[in-house]
Amino acid sequence: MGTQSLFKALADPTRREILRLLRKGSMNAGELAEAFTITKASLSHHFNLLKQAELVRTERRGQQIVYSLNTTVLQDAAGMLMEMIQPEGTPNSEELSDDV
Amino acid sequence: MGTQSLFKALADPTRREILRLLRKGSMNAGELAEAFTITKASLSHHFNLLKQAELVRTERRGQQIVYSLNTTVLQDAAGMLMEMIQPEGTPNSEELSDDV
DNA sequence: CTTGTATTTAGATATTTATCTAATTATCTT
DNA sequence: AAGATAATTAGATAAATATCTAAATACAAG
Repeated sequence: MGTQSLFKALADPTRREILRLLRKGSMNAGELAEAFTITKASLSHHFNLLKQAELVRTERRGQQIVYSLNTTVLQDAAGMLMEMIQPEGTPNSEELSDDV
Repeated sequence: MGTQSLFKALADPTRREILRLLRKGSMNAGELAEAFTITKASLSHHFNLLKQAELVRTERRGQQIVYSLNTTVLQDAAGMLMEMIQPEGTPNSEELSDDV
């Protein structure tokens, strides 16, 4: 929900690792938990922040909750970083001119 | 200095705004300070984190300290986000196979 | 060499955050 | 319905962070 929650979510190494694990496909909370040493409760907290940032989507499948990557939001984040270098919007005359 | 300091640096809205301001060219600490309501001391703290992450470079010019954007590191960050979607490296057999 | 200006550093504080254990909710299975 | 399993929520705590005021450093200019 917004730029701030997005970058906050990306600031934690555990959460970035969760996203990397989801690259190859959906995983449920238990499967994800196997990749970490922290408790499932702590992981659940991370899942919440990732959900708030809409970096992951969830779907209940019986007893399990399946997490999958929302690639669109990751792309948006990458785009925002690139825009911090040079704006995408209407270029001004200096930027357009061919001569030095 | 590392992926962690990079994403941590990007997690704060004030720091992202500093980077945006530097898009169009170098600015000294005082000029940057005019764009914010927080104290110069607090801003200096943000400058430190941006320097640690190598997102900005500094150069003393008389009494002033001039900050400029290190676009390479921002590009790297964007690249890392894109790699979280699909790996750049050698694809494995599953990913390559045409059949389901 | 003293005074003024620009910036950073030091030290303190309030808030946020990551983590844990224990309890709760939701679902499945018998 | 009862028990087992998967996951989340609640509540507590320690560590990290953003901010402030006050002091220190670096340079410039008289």
